[in-house]
Amino acid sequence: MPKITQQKKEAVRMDILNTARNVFIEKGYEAASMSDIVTGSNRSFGGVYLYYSNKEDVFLDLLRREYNNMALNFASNNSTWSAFVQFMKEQEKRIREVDASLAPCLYEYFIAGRRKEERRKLIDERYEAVYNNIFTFLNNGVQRGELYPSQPLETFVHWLISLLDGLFLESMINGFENIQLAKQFEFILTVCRSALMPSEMGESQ
Amino acid sequence: MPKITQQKKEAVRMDILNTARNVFIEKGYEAASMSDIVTGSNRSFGGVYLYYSNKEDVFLDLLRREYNNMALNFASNNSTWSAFVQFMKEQEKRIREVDASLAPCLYEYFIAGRRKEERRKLIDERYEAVYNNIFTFLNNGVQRGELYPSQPLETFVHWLISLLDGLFLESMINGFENIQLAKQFEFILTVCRSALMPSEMGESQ
Amino acid sequence: MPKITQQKKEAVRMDILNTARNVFIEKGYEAASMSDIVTGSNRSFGGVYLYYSNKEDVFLDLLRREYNNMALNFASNNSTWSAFVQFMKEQEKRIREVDASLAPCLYEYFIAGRRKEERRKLIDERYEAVYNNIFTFLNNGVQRGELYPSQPLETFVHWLISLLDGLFLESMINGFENIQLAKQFEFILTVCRSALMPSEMGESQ
Amino acid sequence: MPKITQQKKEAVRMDILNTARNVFIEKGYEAASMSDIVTGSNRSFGGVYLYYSNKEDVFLDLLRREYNNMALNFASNNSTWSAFVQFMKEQEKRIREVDASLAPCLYEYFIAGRRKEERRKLIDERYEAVYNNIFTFLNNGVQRGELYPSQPLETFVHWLISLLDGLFLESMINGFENIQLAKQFEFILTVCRSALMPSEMGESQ
DNA sequence: CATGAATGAGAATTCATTCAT
DNA sequence: AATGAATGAATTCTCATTCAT
Repeated sequence: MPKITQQKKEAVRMDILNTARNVFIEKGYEAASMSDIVTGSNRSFGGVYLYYSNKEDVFLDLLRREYNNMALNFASNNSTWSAFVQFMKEQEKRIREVDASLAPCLYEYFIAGRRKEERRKLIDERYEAVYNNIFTFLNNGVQRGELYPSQPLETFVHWLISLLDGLFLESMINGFENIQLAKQFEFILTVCRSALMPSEMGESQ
Repeated sequence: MPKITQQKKEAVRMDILNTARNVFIEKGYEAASMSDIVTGSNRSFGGVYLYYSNKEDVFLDLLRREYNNMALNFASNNSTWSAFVQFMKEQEKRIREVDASLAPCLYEYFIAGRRKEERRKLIDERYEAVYNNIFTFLNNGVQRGELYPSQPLETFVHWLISLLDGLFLESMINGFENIQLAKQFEFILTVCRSALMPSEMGESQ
Repeated sequence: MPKITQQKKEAVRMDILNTARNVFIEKGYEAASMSDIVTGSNRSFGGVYLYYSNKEDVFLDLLRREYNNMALNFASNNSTWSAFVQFMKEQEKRIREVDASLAPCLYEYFIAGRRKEERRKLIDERYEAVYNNIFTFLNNGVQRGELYPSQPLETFVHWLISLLDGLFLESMINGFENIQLAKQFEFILTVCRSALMPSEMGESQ
Repeated sequence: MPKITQQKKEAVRMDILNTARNVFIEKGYEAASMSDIVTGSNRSFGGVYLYYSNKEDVFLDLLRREYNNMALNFASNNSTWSAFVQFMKEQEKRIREVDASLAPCLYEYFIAGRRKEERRKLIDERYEAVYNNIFTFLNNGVQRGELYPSQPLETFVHWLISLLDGLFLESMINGFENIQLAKQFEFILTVCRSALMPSEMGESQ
C-alpha cells in the first residue's frame, strides 16, 4: 500500500545520514544540532523528524550502519598470525583516517554519556562484541596449534583493545604523524609476536 | 590602594574552582553549566564572572592547577628502571581513580574541541610536556648505561603515552575491573622491560 | 458518469466520523489530532481531507448528525406533564452517560471558541433550537389547559436549559454520583411541578 | 541578601499575571501561548521563565490569587436568609461580568483536563471548598432555627452549585441578556425560599 | 479518486552572559 | 567589588495542511 516503498524510504534515510555524518564529523556530537542536519540535507524539520525522532536517534542509526559493515573481518585463507597482521594493518589504516570518521564523535558520545543507563548498554555491547571477535579468532589459532601465547589470551585481548583505543585517541587529538603511528605499529607487532608466539617462520610483518 | 587583594582574590578563585571541579566531574564538560558552578559555590553570577570570563576559562584554570601539581615525578633516588616501575604503578593507581578525576572531562574537552585553534595549542603543549618528561627521564637512564633499549626511545615513549591513554579511556568507559587492568599492567611491564632492557637484575616488579 | 458515488461517499464519511467520534471523546477537541483520525480510520491524510477540509469540519459534521438524530422528542401520546417527566428522565440518563458522549468536547469547543464569529452562529442556532423545542412543547400544554405556569414560561425554559447544562457540566467534571444527580432530579421535578402547575392529579413522579 | 526583594519580585509577578490574565481572557487557555505573555508584558522569555516555569504554572498562580481573594463571603450581620439573598445577588453580578473574567478559561481548563490526574486534584478541592462553604453557612442557619429546609440540605447545595455553574456557562456562551439572567434569578430566589423555608417574614428578595 | 511524504510556521524551553544598581 | 535579575539567541519538536504522483 505504501506508494514509494522501502527503497525510496531507504534512500531518504541515506540522504539524511550522509548529511548527518558530515555534520557530526564537522562539529562533534554535542555541538551538532538537528537544525544543521535539516538545513544541510535541504529538507524540512518535519521531513527529518519523519524518519528520526531526535539527534540521538540519527546518530545511533548512523553508528549501526557504519559499524555493521565494518565488522572486524579476519582473513580466513591464511595462517592465524598473518591474518592477525593483516587485521593490524587494517586498524592502522583506520586510525590514519580517523579524522574523517565518526570515531571522535563516538568517543565523545561514550565519554560524556558513560553514566547514562541507555548508553551504557550500547557501550557494553560494543566492547563485548569487539572483545569476543578478537578473542575467538585468536583462540582458534591456539586450538589449531598456530599460536602458543606467553600470556593469558584474555589479558592480551583487553590490552590490544586498550592500545588501539589509545592510538585512535592520540591520532585524533594529536595527529598520527606526531605520534609516529607507523613506527609504533612496527613495535606493536613485535610485541604481539612475542606474546602470541606464532609457530610459523619467515612470513609476514 | 587595594589592600587584601591578591590573597583574597586567590582564595575566591580556589573556592570557585573547588566547586567547579565537582561539577565538571559530576556532569562532564558540556553538560556542566555556569549556573551549577555559581549555585554550588554560593556565589552570584557576577561574582564568578568577575574572576572568570566564561565556562572554558574556569575549566582551563582548573586544568592548569590540577596538572601543574601533578607533574609526572620520577623518583630520583633509585635506578632508572625501578623509578620507571614506580611511575607505572602510580599511573595504574591514577587510572583506577579516573572516575573521580577530571580526566573524562579533559578527554571530552579535547575530543570535541580538537579542531578549534585555541584548544589545539593547549593540546599540543600538554602532549609535548608529557612526552619530554618521560623521554628525558628514560634517556638519562640510557646515558647512564642503565637502559639498552631494543627500540628507538622516541617510538617507545609515543607508544607508552598512547597505551596509557587507552587504559584511561577504557577504564573510564568500561571500568577497570572489566578490562583486567591489573593483569594488563603486569603484561605491560614485561613488554617495557624487554623494550628498555634494564641492565640490573633481581629487583623491581 | 460517477456511479457508486453518493452512497459510497456517505459510507466513507460515516466511517471517518465513527473514528473521529471516539478520538474526540477520548482526547477532547483541542487535543485530538487529524493524525489520530487518519490513523484510527485506516485511511490516508488525503483520503480524509477529500471529505473534510479540516478538523473543525469533521467535528461540525459529527455534531450535526449526532444532534439531528437526537432531537428532543417529547412523547406525544400522554399528558404534557407526564411527557415532560419522561423528557427529564431522558435528560438524566444522558447526563449519566456524559463521559461517553461528545458533550464535553462540545462544551470545550463552544467555550474556547465563543468569540469566534463562525462558531457564534452555530451556538446561537443550537440554543434557539433547543429553546424553541421545549418552549413550544410546554406552551402547547398551556394552550390545551394542561399547565398553569406560575412563572413566565420563557424564564422557566431559560432556567431549565441553564440547569441541565450545569448538571451536564458538573457530572462530566465531578461525576454524577458526587453531585447526587438522582436526588437533584427528584428535587428539580418538584420545582418544575410547582412552576408549571399541571392540572392533573395522581400520575407521574 | 537578595537585592531587590520580595516586593519587587511580587511586583514583577503581578505584572506578568496582569498580562497573562488578559491573554487568557482574550484567547482562552489552550490558544494562549507563553509567547503572548512574554510579548504582552514587554519582557523576555528568560524573564518570564524566571518566575514561572510554564503556561500552566502561570495560570495556576493566577487562579490561586483570583479565587483566594474572592472566597465566598456571606454577610454575617444579617439573618441567614438575607445573607443568602445577598450572596445570590453577588453571584448574579459575577455572572454578568463573566466575559471579562477567568471563568471561561477555568471551565476550558477543567473540561479539557478532567481526566488528567494533576488537574483532578484541583477540581476536587475547588468543588469541595465551594460546597463546604455554602453548606456550612446554610446549616448554621438551620441550627439557629432560621431555616427549615423542605429538602435535604446536601441535595440543595449540589443543586445550587450545578445551577450557578449552568448560568455561568450559558452566560459566557450565549450572553446573560439572551438567557434572561435577571428574571431567572428572581425565579431562582423563589425556588430557594420554598426549599429553605426561612422563618422570617417581610424582608429581602 | 487516493495516497502519504513533505512542509514549515509556531510553540516551549534553556543558559551563557551582561549590566544597572 | 559584588549582585542577581534580565536578556534573547538558539534549539527541539509538533501537527494541520498541501501536492506531486
